[in-house]
Amino acid sequence: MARPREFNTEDALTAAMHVFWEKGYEDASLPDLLDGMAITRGSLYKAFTDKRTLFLKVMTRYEQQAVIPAVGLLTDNAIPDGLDRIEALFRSVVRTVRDGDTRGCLMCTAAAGPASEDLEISDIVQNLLDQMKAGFDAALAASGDFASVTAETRALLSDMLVTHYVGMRTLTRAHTTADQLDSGVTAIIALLKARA
Amino acid sequence: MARPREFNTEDALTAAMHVFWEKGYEDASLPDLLDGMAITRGSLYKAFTDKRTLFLKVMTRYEQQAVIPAVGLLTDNAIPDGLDRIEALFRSVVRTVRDGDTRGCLMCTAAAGPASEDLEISDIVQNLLDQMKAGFDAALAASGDFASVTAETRALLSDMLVTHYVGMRTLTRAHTTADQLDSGVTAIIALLKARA
DNA sequence: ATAATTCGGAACTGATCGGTACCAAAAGGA
DNA sequence: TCCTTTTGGTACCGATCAGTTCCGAATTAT
Repeated sequence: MARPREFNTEDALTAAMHVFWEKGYEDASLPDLLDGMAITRGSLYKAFTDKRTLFLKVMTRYEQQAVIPAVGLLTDNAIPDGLDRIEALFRSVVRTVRDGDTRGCLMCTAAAGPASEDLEISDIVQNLLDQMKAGFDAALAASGDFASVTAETRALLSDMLVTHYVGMRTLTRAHTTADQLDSGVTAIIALLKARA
Repeated sequence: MARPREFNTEDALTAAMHVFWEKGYEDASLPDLLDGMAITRGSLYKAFTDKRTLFLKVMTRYEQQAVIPAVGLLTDNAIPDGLDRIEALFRSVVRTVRDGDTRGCLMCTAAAGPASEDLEISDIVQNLLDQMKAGFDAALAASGDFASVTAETRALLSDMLVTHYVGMRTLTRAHTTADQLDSGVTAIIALLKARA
């Protein structure tokens, strides 16, 4: 039919995700995105409609690349005790920071900024957070220490763990040290283990 | 000598604080600030140098108006047990959300946004977070349940509580319901009490 | 080869940003 | 009363924003 696209749409979307991840929705300018994606203005608008639509697509990409793996870790039977899965997730977040990645979490940054007033965006954020909560819930259910606990209690604890997760990710952007984040993880895991 | 200022500097600073609190540093435009402060461009630059300087002054105002009272609550001997003080602080945050205030925390929003890359701003944020941490630490020390605990353990728990606080404030902006935040509070307080 | 089609690239639009220059009005000191 | 000083207000500045338009170049189908 006609001239084929010179760039790979999926790769460009991934590149856009990293730009949004680092800068946040509003602070990522078109030049930032075009530079990161290595395409031009015309190509971006042809392929992704506009900046907001691009961001919506990027969020589903983030879901696949970050949220689903995290939930996967929380539900991974290779780690028999669910509490160990939770600790593994939190420690991996700390490790990310220690390796120099201070970007935090794309959805948490979007949640804090003006983008949170966009209903469609905030709905997606809520959905991703709900997935995280379900993951924590599943992990708790798979923990010997919490097997006998009621579903309501597990729900309370899941909300607490989501809050802790978001707090870590937000503090990451504030240049809080990995050591401080690690301390918080140590404390919350110890509390959960002591509870049994 | 000459014509006196027609507006009250302190009131204007407080008004600016509320604008920044709601919109965040970058998303609060000059027109937003001028409107909220009820002064004109010329007056603002005469009195506060520029937007960034205004924000720095606003942060010390926020410290006086929000952080110090919060730390005050955590160290208030009128509530004999420190754990009850921590719960009171967290519940008051939930109540704020339930009353319709979804602005969260000025320093947490600044921490998540691009302002976090401004070293002077992020240093102030860190300082305020450290004050919160010290408050939590003091509250734990004043709790019968944790009186016998080592200072190191208390430090770990304080980091955890700061993280939880920041998480709550961030989730607030993401339109998380007051009920969900309350669940997290119930869980973390229960865990702390059960530990004893 | 040629026609059809869609690409990449750049120039451009209107709006908004933070910040500055300038001015008339107002108030105090002499 | 007159002069000095600082105010509040407005017009303006260059830069940047997201988004549009247009055109030559490239590629496929015929």
